[in-house]
Amino acid sequence: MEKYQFSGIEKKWQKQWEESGIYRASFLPDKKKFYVLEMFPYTSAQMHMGHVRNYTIGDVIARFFVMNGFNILHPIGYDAFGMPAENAAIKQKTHPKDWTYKNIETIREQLKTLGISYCWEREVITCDPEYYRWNQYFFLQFYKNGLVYKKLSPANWCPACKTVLANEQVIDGGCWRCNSEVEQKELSQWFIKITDYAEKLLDFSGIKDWPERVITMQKNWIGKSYGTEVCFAIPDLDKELIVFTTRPDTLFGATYVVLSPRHPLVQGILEKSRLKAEVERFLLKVKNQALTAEDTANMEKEGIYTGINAINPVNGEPIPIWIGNYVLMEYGTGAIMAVPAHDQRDFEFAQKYKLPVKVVIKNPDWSITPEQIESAYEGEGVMVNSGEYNGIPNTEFMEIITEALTKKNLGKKTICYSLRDWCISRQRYWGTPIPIIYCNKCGIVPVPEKDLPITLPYNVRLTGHGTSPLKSVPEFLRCICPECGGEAERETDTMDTFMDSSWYFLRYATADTQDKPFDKKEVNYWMPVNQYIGGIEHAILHLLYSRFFVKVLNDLEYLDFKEPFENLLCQGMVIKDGTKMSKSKGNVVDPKDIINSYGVDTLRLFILFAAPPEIDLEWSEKGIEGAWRFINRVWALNDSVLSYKETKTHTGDVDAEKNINKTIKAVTDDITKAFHFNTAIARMMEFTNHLSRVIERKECSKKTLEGVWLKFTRVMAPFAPHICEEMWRLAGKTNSVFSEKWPEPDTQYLVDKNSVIAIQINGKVRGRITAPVNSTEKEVIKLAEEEPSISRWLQDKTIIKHIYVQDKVLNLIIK
RNA sequence: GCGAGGGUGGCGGAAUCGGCAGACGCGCUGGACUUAGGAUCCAGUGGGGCAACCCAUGGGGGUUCAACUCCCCCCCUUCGCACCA
Repeated sequence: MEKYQFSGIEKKWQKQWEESGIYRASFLPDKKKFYVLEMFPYTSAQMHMGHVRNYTIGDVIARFFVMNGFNILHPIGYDAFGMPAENAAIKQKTHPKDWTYKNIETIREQLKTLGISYCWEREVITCDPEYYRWNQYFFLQFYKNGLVYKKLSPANWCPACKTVLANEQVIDGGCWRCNSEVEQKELSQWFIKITDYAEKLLDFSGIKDWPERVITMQKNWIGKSYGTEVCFAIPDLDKELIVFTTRPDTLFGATYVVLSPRHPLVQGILEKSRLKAEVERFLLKVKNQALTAEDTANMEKEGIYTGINAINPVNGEPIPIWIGNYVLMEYGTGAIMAVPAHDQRDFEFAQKYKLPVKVVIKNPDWSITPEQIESAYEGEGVMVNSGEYNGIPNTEFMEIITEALTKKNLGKKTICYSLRDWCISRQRYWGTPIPIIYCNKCGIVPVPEKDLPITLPYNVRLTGHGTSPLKSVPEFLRCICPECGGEAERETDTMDTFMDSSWYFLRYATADTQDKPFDKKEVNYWMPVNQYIGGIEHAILHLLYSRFFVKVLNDLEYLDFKEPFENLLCQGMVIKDGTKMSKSKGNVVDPKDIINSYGVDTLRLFILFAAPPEIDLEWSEKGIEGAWRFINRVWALNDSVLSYKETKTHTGDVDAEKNINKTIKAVTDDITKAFHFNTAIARMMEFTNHLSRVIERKECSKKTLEGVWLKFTRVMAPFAPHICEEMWRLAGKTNSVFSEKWPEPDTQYLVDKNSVIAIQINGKVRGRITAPVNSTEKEVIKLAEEEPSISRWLQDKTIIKHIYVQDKVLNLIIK
């Protein structure tokens, strides 16, 4: 027999599907919908097996739900803005726009060869002004509602290139291009107040099924902690210092306080300090210590005494004020009280700088003399050295002291989040221009909505030097103030690309809407996304920003729902050479070669069969042959079914029916319970193995065989759509297999007459018997005793106990 | 360091609730067909043993008639967070 000629067949159906528009989504308010979405591709990326995996998973789900009668939305688009386009442009002397659109062409072609069931009419391209104008629109809505503000914030700055660097462009503290030492420069940047939504974002009750670890990561990222703000007086300055602590019970043990180098009181302290020169030297030294996570991790804790003291509000004792490079201005109040006896970090710092240690919670195993302490005691105990409060358990004391401070107006209960506001300013060209105008007379003026979109000028010189490239484009920069009509300048920063991806799933719902970002009615119908599929690497930022966006738009009454993604499937990465497959790692495997030699259906089966979706997959082409053989076996079987000549014995009919119905049930369960496509495919393989034998032995009636095969064709269709469509038509059908209903298992074939029961002797399997289903314990024991492999064990022994699990196992305990 | 996941044949991976460990596939071995086989089909395939059997789910202990599955200790590994006061 000829091999399966995939190439012509796959192309034929791709063309036919596209022409007949079977994937076009339409708004049908009375029909139950299902929105399947895979995270859209970044246009700088090169298609690789990671993408193939992602989109294939989505496609199986979409096709499965179509066949289950849902109105499907399964869109695709491109995450098209961002730094790589700009870097490529500088390097290759092209324009980011040309480069991006060229890439989109390529990706689109590649996606089409994969035969995914996308509704292409809804394609979204984020660098299209028709898309990003709504970024600007939302920015203005957020602005109007007090959710946008501007503040000074440090950025990585290369003094040689005179440009801002992203964290990944800082290598060992140096600029990636010229290697100069990177500085921290304070820039005025735009922020969105995501912190206002910290509480709402901690509420996951609107989410149905997300991986637990993603929720945990988001919770940790938001980082809610309960604590107390305590007020320390600074008599020399006649000012007060507020510190945040989660351990107010240790307040009597505070032996110094530490300020962040960027704390607002530092300036005032310097002026009064007799150690001014030294402190200034220290500040200069720590100023450029990088802010990247990597560097902070390895950073040595350092500090300096300012020469000024603060007063501990509980006992009036003066304690020294220090400045430390490890105290973050962004968290709490930017100042801490240090309790070396009960905080390991403080303990180490105190040891280093010979600062006093004072024990205030009794460790039952230790003496309370500080000299004998080798590490901080962070556990529970009763208060000591705490004046009138001695003897109280510290857990109770937390409340007591906080109340006492509150009464004296020296402190209060408070909640801190580690979540920071979202900085959306990027000193880059290839992004959405921020719709703000600076007027000498009127100050900061938001662009009126009617003037949107503010489009990116095409003519720009990208050098990689200097600040925002848009500053050097006069026709963009110069504008008229919408308030006073005078000359003004535009904001030249562009938006973070997370802005683009925070709402693209809403745009898909009504992609052709002209006068507004989306149609409320249609968005409310399609949303939320029923099944979102993407990599775990977006567990925090993208998913959190999207949730935030939807919550704000819900508050502003644009939407009637509160969560964007009902169910989330985080598929594992495709690994090669020990690292995630990506263009930047240079380890991508282009699906093209495999498609050319084996076809798309084989590739799909192969990648789905290799592992369950959530597991990381080490790339290996071993096994592709297995998928290819399976496709060919199916093709050969189809031929055998069509040319089958019936004989008079139909003894295999029931068996064939049982097999297909059990397969239907198993595959349905595998898909709906956990998207375990690997086991679903294994079931289908078992089915074909069985059916080959049936056909070979001619045990089946033609009618049964054909019926069984048609059911199988439908079950396999979501996994291998092209070959199944072909087989469906070869069977004489005129409609698409995807307009057919997913088969339901016929329950009469799911139950067996007999079951095989394992017989254990003292817990070890010694034999098996076949007994009618639902046999009684007695009957099973009798059969077991008659079974030679079992009776051998029973000679000269007594059964002292037996355990019978219906239709599964009988355990005989003998002596 | 903290938090979460994972460790099963030569390999990828199966195993609803504690109930027959290794489904399915790759690879390998043998055979058939063939001028040929890197195609296809059939059989075998966790390790040891001629066999009866014994040993096996990272290691050690425990609970149980019964443990990959539950409990305790340890080792390894992946991911996330990392001075969050």
